[in-house]
Parts: sequence; structure tokens; C-alpha cells
Amino acid sequence: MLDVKFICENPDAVKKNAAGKNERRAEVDKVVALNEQKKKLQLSVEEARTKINVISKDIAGLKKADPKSDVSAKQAESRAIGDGIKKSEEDMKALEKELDTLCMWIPNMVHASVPVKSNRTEKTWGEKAKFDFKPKPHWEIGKELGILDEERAAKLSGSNFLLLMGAGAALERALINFMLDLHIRMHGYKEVWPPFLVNRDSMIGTGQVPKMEDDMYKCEKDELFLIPTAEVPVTNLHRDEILSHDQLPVCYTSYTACFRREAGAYSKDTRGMQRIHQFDKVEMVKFTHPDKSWEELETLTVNAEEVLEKLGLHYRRLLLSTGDMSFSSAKTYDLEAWAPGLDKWLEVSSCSNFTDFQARRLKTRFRDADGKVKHVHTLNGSGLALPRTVIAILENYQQADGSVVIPEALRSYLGGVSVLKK
RNA sequence: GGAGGGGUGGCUGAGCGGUUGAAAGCGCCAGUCUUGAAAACUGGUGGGUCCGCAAGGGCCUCGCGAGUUCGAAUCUCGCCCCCUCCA
Repeated sequence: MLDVKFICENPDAVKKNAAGKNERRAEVDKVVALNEQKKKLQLSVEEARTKINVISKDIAGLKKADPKSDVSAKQAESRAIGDGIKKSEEDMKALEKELDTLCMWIPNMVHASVPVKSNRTEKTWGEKAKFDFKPKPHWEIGKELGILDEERAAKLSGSNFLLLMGAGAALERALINFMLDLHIRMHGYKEVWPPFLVNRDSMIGTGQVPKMEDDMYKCEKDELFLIPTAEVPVTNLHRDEILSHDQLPVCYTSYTACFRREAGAYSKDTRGMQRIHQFDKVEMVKFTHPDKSWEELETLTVNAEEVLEKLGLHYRRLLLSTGDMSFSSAKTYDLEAWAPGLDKWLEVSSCSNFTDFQARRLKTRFRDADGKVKHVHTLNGSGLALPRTVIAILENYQQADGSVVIPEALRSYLGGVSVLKK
């Protein structure tokens, strides 16, 4: 969330920013008004508390000098003050809670470099694969190869679940290991294997709750959520912690399954493996010094791009416009891989700088070289989301005979297999 | 699930109703000493928030929440987490 002080000092900028992100629930004026009210109340409550504290110390002094001294008058006075502020204290707590809730619906400020109108293609790598036959969509390729079983997936769990068999399952596993190894060995990330179920505090910390709560799988009985991305547990690693400036940046990479209800998602664009309730993803998360987060966003994005390049997949990098960005992000690049069978671009990675927006909720701070405690900046990016990467591989590397060539970089992870055949 | 033990500052660990935001040690920072370093010695060293131009001051904070009290790290109740033993 944003700093209340910042909101109150820049209400117009915050409003304009929220409007740009289509956040109609951001009630900026109300925040400013409530904050004023709260400060007044706080002052009066604190003054009363001071009086009570002074009287208590008086009594302590008197009792020490003479245990039998009569302090009933002072006790009565203090009690009266206490009774008097009881209501104000309750009001203040209610105000604070309301203020906090309101602030949770105000989105992060976007960076000046973010376009307002439409997404901007920043770069394109590779070229569209050429076929002397009509390229098939991945669900046909997968079915014919016997590695993708949509009917049984539906039997087990319902629509939009994935069931991979044989080489399909192996391909999934190979990709996970390939991506993790790349980020760990070449890009300097530390591997994390976190819980896939987290509590409400963690979901609030990274901002999925309250805004996206309906899109999350929840175990009511235990008040636990299935993670929608590794971002949640990994970014929460340092919740309520003060790091040291010399350990920044902290870079983690993490494989997890991800669970999303995709409530209200249209059947359009959901065919096959495009949008499923449970999918694998390798995520990168960074905690950085505020002065360094913008350059760290660039390297994070390049780290994700390298996965696509090593796999030889044609992709483009999009700089998202204000309207397409997430609630918590200050700047986001999307990486889209080309899927010839579907004849469209598929989002395989989203790399964002959240500046101090998450860190403030998480209370993840660091002690700077000047001794001051400040909020870190948090970043994350997919490196990559698996199912759509698999789509891209199947559709780009398909052959006329229905087989699929395995990208060179992946072969050692598949026991040397170079072609998937029936 | 049952029975115990425990959650205190960066760490170890005292405190168990009163000037305790919290002893002591370690660590860290600064200074003295030294050619330099180490050792020794001296001093400093949590976070949040509010008022204030500042200096400074107030309030909150000893797992979380409620309560008792003039006053709670200390007492009571509920919850969470960790450890040990039993099933």
C-alpha cells in the first residue's frame, strides 16, 4: 500500500493514478479526511494517557516513600481520566481500521516511463516459424502424441485442468529443472521451495487479498490459501524483517505449482493449456535497494528472456500501459511467446517492480549505509510459466508427421531425447 | 487429539505488579591507545507513530487479541506458533 502521508500530500496525483489503473474503489478524499480526524483524536487520547502515566508514577513515588500513604484521591482522578478516554480510544481504533482498509484499495503509483494509452512493444526476438503445412494447435499435437489427456483431466477434476502423460510429464519436469538451473547457476538466484498453502497475512502482504480474494482457492476450515504464484510465499519470506543494506539485492528463484480459480474467465482463449486452474511456474523474486530497483527490473526481465532464447522461441517484450498493469505494480514488462498453432502471442512471463508498495505492507525494510531504516523495493517475474511455454514448444517445433523436435538446451534434461514421436 | 514447557531487543538471556524500553554478556558503531591491526579501555547502539522549523517531547511496542489495576513484560481469559512426552 501507499504511505498515508504520501496520499494526503498528493491526493490529486493519487486519484489520477488510480483512475489510470481503472481502480474505481480508491476513495482518496475519504482517506485524507479520516486521517485528519484520526490525528486529532490521537492527540487528545495521548494527552490523556500522559496524565494517567504521570499520576501512576506519583503514586509509585508516594508508595515507595511510605507504603501506607493515602493515594485514593489520585487513583480516583486517574480512573476518571481513563473512563473519559475509553470511547475516544475505541473510535480511534475503528478509524484506523477503516483507514487501513481504504488504503488497501488504492493502487501503486506507476512509473513515469509507463505509457498511458496502449502497450508498447519494446523488442522482438527471433522470427515466426515457417511451415509448409498448416500448424496444429497444441491440444491436437498433444493428443496425437498421447502426452496430453483432456478427457481424463476433466474426469478427475473438471474443466481447465491439465493431465500430462509420459513424455509430456517428463517435458514439464525437464523445463522446471532447466529454468531453475539457469537462474541458479547463471543468474545468481538462490533456490527456494516454499509451502504451497499460506495464511491470510501472507496473501495480504503481497496484495492478492482483499482485491483478488475471489480468484483464490481457499481452505476455509484452516483459513489457508493455495498460492496463485510463488511470489506470495517467497516475497513474504522477509515479512517483518529488517535486512542489512550490504545483503541487497536478495534474489530468489522458486518452482511451485500455482492455483487460480480464474473465476469468470470466458471459454474463449481457454482451450487446451492456455488458462488452467493448476499450473507450474518458476518464479524470480528480488528484494533490492530503492535506488537500484529500476535497473534490477531490467536484468530480471533479461533473465526471463534468456529462458526463451535458449529454447529458441520467438518472443516479444511488451511494456504494459497503465490500464493493463496490476494493482501493486509500478512498471511491468510482459514477455509473449509466439504460438503458431493458435496463431497468437501468449503471455509467458510478467516482470514487475512493485517499488515499496508491497514492502510497506510486508514491513520488509533494510538498514541503509546511513543507518536509517527504509523500505526495500520488491520485484518479481515469471521465469517462466510452464504450460504456455510447453504450448510454444509443441506448436513451434511441430513437424509435418506430427512429431515434435526438442530444443537443444532441453535434451540433456530428457535423457538425450531429441524428438517426441508417437 | 491429550499432558507438560516455552515465545523478551541483531543474538544469548535476566526480570514475574511500580522511575523497566527493559539487567548482563555477545555482536555492531564511534573514540582512546598503536606505525597499522588485534587486545584493553570509554561512550553509543530496537522499531512505529504523533506534535514541533528545529532542539526536543508525548504515545505505543516484551508472540497476537481482550480483561483486571491508579499502574502490566510481569496477574486473568482466548488465539497463534515452537519444543518435549503420550496416544
